[in-house]
Amino acid sequence: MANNEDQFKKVVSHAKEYGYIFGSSEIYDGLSAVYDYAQNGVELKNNIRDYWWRSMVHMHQNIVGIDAAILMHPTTWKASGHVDAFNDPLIDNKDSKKRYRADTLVEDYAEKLNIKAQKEIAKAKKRFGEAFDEEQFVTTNPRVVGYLTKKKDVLERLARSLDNEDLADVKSLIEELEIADPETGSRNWTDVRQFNLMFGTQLGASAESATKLYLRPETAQGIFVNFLNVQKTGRMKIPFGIAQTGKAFRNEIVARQFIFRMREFEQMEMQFFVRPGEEMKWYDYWKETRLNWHLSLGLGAENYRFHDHEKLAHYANAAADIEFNFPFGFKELEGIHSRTDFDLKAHEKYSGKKLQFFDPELNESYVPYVVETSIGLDRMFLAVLSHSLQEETLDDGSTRVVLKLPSVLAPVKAAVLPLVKKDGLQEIAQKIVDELAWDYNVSYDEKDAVGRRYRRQDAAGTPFCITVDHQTKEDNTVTIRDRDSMLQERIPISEIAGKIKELVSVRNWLS
RNA sequence: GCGAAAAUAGCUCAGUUGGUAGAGCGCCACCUUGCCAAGGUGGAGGUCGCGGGUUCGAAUCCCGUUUUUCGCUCCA
Repeated sequence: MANNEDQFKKVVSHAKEYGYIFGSSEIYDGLSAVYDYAQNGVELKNNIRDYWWRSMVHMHQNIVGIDAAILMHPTTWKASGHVDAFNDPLIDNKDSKKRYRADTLVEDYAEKLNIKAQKEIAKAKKRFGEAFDEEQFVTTNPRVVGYLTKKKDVLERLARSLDNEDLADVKSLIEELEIADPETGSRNWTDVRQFNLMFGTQLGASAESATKLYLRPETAQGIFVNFLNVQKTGRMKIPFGIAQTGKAFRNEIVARQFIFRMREFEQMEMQFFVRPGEEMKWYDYWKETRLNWHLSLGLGAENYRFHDHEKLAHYANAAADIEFNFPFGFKELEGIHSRTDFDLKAHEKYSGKKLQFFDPELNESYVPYVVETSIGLDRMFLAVLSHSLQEETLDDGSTRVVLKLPSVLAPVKAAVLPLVKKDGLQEIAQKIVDELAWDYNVSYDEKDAVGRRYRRQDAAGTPFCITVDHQTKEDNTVTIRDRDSMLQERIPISEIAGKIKELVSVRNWLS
């Protein structure tokens, strides 16, 4: 455990030192759980996104991509359930340190009153037998009337306070009713606080006329609301998919573990629309397909596992996570969910528009079922980075720090190094850089001894080093050194581009 | 959000019972070397996270605050 913690610290500081991740607004002490991608980080992130996009969109003839806006019509989030589900008044017990939903505490109290009333009724029923007039009893028995009236008053006051966003009154209510922590009996409560997991903002520059909007808490809804547009204009036939990458925002109560859980994060999602009844077949298909995508990067099959959800969200009838072995343990990296027709039906209801597909084979229209694959780009970035950072002991007993990024994802594909800073080697190296730059992100380094430059490139994650030496001047050959094996091969300058292509092409990695 | 720990140069860290800051690596310039880091000379870079307080004097003691890490909780 201490080792893993250590490894995680090394990943974080390496990410900064080598220009992958910086804390946001660092000169102002930073902003909690917000991070910036630096010069190498943005390249790696773009490469991961591209690797995903090409495998999902370009390699599937029945999947197309979109890029929906972050701002959406506010009703979207009512339909999706986020306005209700992401908006809770919470209260903490100062003694037990437990947190509860304040409205649930009050509702539970009201339910207890109801139970008491029902008990009275049951007792009376037993006593009076056949002659018992329940309706009359409920309206006349002082105890029952008392319980039920109080229940009604409590719930009404709760509803009124929540509607008015009067959280102080919810607290007063809890205090007046002497509601105690259900586990410990303590009545030492904090104030009630509203936790809205969605970031609010407004459309319109003047405060009076502005419309309250949310930054999207997930990208999926941008796909659902465009379902029919894409289906019609793309002449898509079920089964088909719509893919999208983009930022989403959540006011996480606890945002932690570096870029694993951020307030602003990027998702790579694909919603696959299928015939009702066929969703489990596709669910299994996508579980397997997505796992294979991960395995193609060679981070080790033992570092992945499925976690099948027992408890399902309201919209799903099957759900699994692909978990990765992060330095802090196996954690969710990607989710594959069978979302049923929940989302499209909800949007039909709220928009009044039909979101259906006419299936010529069945000769009928239906709301398609949806199988979703949703991966966190930042989490994928962290998985790749943390797994790639290694410290090796070499044969001579010395150690080297090497960032063994999959070369298809590496920010810089090759560094071109003149062996010495004279004899015209620099000019030759520069020419090679200029040529390769058309197709690859390459760098040039002439400072320090070449051995030290190799190590510097190892730590930065550059998979290949091309060295120009004195022999280059005679026969136009260079050496190309592999980061992981440290082995060198001599090849003609004219073959460098082809060699790099072979080693970093998406085709060779994916297939 | 609660509890605990931490914050000193780009990175990793020293800094004694309070006496106005150091090392290694890295970075920059020059010299030297030239195929697997750590040769020489010179140099840049820190209001010790921020704000208050105690004190003649605070990196050091106290309070607050921000950020990070760990545990709990919450969420998916």
